[in-house]
Amino acid sequence: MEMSGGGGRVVVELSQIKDLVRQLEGHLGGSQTQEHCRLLASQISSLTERSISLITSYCSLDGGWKRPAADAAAPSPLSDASDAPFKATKKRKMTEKLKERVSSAAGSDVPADDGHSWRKYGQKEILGAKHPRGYYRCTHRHSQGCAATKQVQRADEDPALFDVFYIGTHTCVQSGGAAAAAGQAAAAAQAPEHNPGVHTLLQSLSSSLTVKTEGLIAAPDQEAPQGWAATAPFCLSSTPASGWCPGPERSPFCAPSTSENWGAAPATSDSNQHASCSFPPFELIAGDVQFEFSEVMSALVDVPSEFHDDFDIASFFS
DNA sequence: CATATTTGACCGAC
DNA sequence: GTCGGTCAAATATG
Repeated sequence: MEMSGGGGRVVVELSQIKDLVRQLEGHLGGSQTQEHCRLLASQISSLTERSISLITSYCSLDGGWKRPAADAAAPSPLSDASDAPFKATKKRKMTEKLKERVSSAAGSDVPADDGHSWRKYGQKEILGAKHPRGYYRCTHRHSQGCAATKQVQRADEDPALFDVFYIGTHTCVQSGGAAAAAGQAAAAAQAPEHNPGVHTLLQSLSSSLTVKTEGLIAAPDQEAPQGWAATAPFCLSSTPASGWCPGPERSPFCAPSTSENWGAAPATSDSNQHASCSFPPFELIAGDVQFEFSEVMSALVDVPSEFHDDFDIASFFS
């Protein structure tokens, strides 16, 4: 497999993403049409997707990433998929998880709404964690047999942050919600210069985006599309290039819908702040490694181009 | 009343 | 036995 090649491509593509973000940023106060902004957003989306696919396939190459001590006590069941994806130890059904670190906005106790309707079905104290973990499943589990679940846990280090694990894919068709999100996205596009949501988006993408990987995917068949389709955790409201973000479905990065509860913490009034388009900082987990997107970005930009092909992405995380 | 949340019990994997 | 995930009855909320 193409280890260094993958890393190089990631570098290039992430750099492109950054450029696109800058362009989009520049257009916010400018005279560009919303079409142009959408196009840029679309490009950002597909590039990001591809980069993440590369990263995750890279991560799944076993040993490519360091293993933080954090997992020493409990080796991640998700990280060893390189040898046998669904091996004998059918431990907790080797599901793909995507971890996202969501900041609660403005000191709120609630992570931003991810656009789906969730119903809490449990909460557990987790060994070694300061805060309990909340278990959520899709509201349409019974009506539509949607199997998507998520787990929400307040970060130890920073109570303002939440770690959210998305497990499984939404098979439900959200009635009002998707339309609402589309409307919100459209609204955001219509008045970008007056829409803090768009700025939030951009800031998230270009600076506060936190990417973290850990034991994710390890798609048996090298490429990630399927793995990502199964989790499909984020897309930028634009049409996904490869169709992994199914139709009306929305992602954690899409605008929140109505007033769905969001988590263990009691809902406060801040949900309105994100009514347009909120892209909270997030992190990906795919191989027990975490890294700040902004760090990667700035570092990547500094990497001499002749370095790209040999670029060892793991060096960022050590 | 319907729907959502809480919380202890339960279960399977280690 | 412990632990993490889920179930389901009780409770809360609108």
